[in-house]
Amino acid sequence: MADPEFRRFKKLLTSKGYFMTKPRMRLFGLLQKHPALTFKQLLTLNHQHDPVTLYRNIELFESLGIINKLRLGWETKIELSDVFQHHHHHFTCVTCGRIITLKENIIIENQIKNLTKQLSLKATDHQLEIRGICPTCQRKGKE
Amino acid sequence: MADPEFRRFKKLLTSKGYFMTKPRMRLFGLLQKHPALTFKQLLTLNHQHDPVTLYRNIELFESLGIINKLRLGWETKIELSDVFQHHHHHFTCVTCGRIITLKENIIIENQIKNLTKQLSLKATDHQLEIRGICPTCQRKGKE
DNA sequence: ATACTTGCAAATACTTTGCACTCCG
DNA sequence: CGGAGTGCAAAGTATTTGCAAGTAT
Repeated sequence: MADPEFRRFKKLLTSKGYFMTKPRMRLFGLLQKHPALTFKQLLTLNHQHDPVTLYRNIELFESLGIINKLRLGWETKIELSDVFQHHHHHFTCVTCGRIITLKENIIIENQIKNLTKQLSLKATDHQLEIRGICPTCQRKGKE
Repeated sequence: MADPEFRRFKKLLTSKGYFMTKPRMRLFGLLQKHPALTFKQLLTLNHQHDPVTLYRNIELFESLGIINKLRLGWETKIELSDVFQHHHHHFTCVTCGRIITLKENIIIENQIKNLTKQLSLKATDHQLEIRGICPTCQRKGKE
């Protein structure tokens, strides 16, 4: 695998003395393919491995800064951290559940900076979720 | 109770044929008092009632648009919907867990509108959470 | 009166822990 | 080889369901 992301992933693991194993490679691969997954979705896609292993590796990945946990709607979802992708926000379709990644918006980012500065808040990170109906479901609704 | 919010709450319930009961009044009262509560916190404050009743009423309130579920910190919290308070966002202090309500920011709101319009997304609602360190904890950190 | 609600008991589902065996480096 | 990781079993929590008794309209 010449994939540079994979090398970065490997480095994060091994530099702290953790092993590169099949369940970990598989988990990372799934997160590269999908924008954000619930634990259940991961478990289904990952059915050859034990749920316990998945729990433990999610915890490990989080502590190493490989993944972020998001709350979208009532669910917790997991995605690769900003180390592996640009800062971005999410749109959740309330009809089909699909998640659309929204690329960083400078105006919003700046406004957040102003806002926190005014209030003397030291911001470390933020998350924006927009919910609504995606183009596909809008079309279906009209039929 | 001359409280206009309470009357609105009552109307939302009774117009759909639901009854006004003690557990429901109590749940509403708690949400009026606190900015945002986890299920666990609600359960503690609500100890005279059964967890089952709480689950059922949270579900009902959500379906009637009385409450919103939020992701704050790593937890899911519940607060009264925009029917009962102005649209706003949240700042969570990662040190002390305090939640600061941020009043609506027109620039951000407009930018979200532009953004969804461009992508043909029909937005129904959104949530912004900023995380960081509150002024109080910043001061303590320096001592 | 009667339809909605509650609260108990119990079933399910979700998550964590302990431990022997396996695997990576 | 030796420590790290996995997968099984089982414990510990959290959430949902069924139903008889209670309550609001």
